[in-house]
Amino acid sequence: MWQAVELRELRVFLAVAEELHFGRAAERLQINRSRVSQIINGLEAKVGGRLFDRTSRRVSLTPLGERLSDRLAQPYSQLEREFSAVRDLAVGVAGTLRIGIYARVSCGPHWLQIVQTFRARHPDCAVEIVDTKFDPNYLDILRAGAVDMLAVRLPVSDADMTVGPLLSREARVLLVATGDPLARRESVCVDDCGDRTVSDAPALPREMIDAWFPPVTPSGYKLRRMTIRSFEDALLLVAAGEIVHPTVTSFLHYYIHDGVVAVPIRDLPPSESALVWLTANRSPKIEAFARAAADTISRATGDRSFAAGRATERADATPAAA
Amino acid sequence: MWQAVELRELRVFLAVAEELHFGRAAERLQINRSRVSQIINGLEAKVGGRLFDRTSRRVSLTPLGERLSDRLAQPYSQLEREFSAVRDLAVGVAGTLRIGIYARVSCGPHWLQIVQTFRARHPDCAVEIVDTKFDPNYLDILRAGAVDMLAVRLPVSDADMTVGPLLSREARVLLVATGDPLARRESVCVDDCGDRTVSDAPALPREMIDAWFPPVTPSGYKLRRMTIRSFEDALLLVAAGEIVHPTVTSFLHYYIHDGVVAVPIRDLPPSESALVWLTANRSPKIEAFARAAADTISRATGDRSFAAGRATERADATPAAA
DNA sequence: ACTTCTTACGTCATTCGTAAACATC
DNA sequence: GATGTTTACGAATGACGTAAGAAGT
Repeated sequence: MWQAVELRELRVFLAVAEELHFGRAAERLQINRSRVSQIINGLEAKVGGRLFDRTSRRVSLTPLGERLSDRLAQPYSQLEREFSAVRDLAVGVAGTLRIGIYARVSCGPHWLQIVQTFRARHPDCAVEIVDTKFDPNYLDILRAGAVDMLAVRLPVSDADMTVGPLLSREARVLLVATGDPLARRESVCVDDCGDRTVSDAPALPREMIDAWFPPVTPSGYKLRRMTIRSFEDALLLVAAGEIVHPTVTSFLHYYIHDGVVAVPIRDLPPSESALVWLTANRSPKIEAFARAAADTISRATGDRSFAAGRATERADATPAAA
Repeated sequence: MWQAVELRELRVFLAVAEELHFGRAAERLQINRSRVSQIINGLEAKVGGRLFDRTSRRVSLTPLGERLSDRLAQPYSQLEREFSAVRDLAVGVAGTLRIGIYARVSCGPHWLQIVQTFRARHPDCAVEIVDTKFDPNYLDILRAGAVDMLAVRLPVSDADMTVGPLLSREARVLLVATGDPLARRESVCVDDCGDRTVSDAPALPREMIDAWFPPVTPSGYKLRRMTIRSFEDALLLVAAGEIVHPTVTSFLHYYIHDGVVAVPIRDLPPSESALVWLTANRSPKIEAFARAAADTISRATGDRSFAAGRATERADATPAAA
């Protein structure tokens, strides 16, 4: 009989048919360029005709390839969908997954995309997003079981917690009033805040606050601090020139306020946020969401070490061993 | 990410789900029993749960397996259908395939099934069945291009012809009148016809007639022969006691007549019929039909050497080399 | 000259069949 | 003990990546 088709070939074929570019398809499929070429050649041999007209400069579908891609795309995706639905069923990705977000910025720039990816992959599993309050024991909502995962700013060093995929890694900025002399600077350093009042979040664990902004400047100034009650509150005070507010670049994507300018802080390392969960609570649902996050971010940024690195290290490695 | 499913696994899974028997599934898929076991185990690992409840005595689908098979069967078969349709398009299995049949008996017992298999596999290719006439140069309709293939009794030794898959191999019988003393025999031999008139087909090549029934008996009798004009004609003459008619066992499945009895002939080898085509005319259409025949017959008889043997030897081996 | 697809080739993982073990009736 | 599934293991096939080649702009 003929040689049977395999899904591997269809995956590659459909990817190339979409991208019309062997290199991009290879990248998307996380395989080698030459492999794409080989697989397409093999598929063409099985079909018995060319599927792509290609020079080294341009790739296009032949009528045959067009037809194949038209007719195959739907049953193929149905097959994958049904299969992953059954896998979810077997493995327990259903019901509701509750995710706490500590602050909008800690969700990172791809949050929406991550949630959409998860929803598409696991239609039987609802996602519930819960805003959490400032709380020195903010991780307790995980321990109490009020949420399954938490999007939170690092560092998190509690021994009973697993730190999953990174959600963001952002440069630090200082929000200052437009009229502030610092507003005209290219960048500032922590010492520049020595004679100003710095915002202070209420009721957060010391560890996190100190990592966020040092309590004492490099030159030894002990900073004055003012507790804020909300980010809107902070913005008002900044605009009024009463405080400066250290944050990350994307902050101003979510909160808009006149009279406030962001100036890069050059002597603070980038700040990271990540998904965190109670190690003891590890479940297929949690793993699936962590995977969706890692995949989405690595695809969006093209950088694998960024998101997948930490996620696979800690979250994915263990189930394989079990 | 997870490990990707492959069609190989789905094929095996669906086969086992239908048969509910690893051994039969293996047979149907032409693979080893243990391979079925391994593949199912692998698939279960990928799914994350058992798909079959199985003891060494009984195999049944788990609810999970049931759902998987329900949901997957349709898109899977659609995938295969679309793919083979495109393959046909590429390779040229479309239009009309004309097949001549020399006599109903030479089509063999699975003819209908063969044609149905071909039609199912190649819906875009029409099949036209043509009855051919007795003719000493009966292969000329192939040479003239009036038909693409011919179902005909062997031997065929013309150098420009390819003998494809066998359609039948049947024991020889002699049709005699009910009243004939031979009718009461368990079996007869050629010599028993020495004092009778034997039917003779009109205008057939000597080679074929002699292979069909020897012109001279083993003991040296030269047989009297009477030319018949049709099989119905022959049956009438047999019933009337005027001739005896050598044929094959299945003859009486197609032609029914009172007063005629079939008695096995013990000293003639089984007679074979096969598909034949002009070697120079080899085409995807012809190959596809030959394959449909070989597959159908090997499946129906369970005997691979019977049909596939000769077909693959001659018809399938060459395209691979080309 | 540069980008992009293809071919050649070596390495490694998977697949497959044989044979023996194991389980169930 | 017969029937049927699983495990162990060695051989062969096929998958994959690297690096060099070819072809087009």
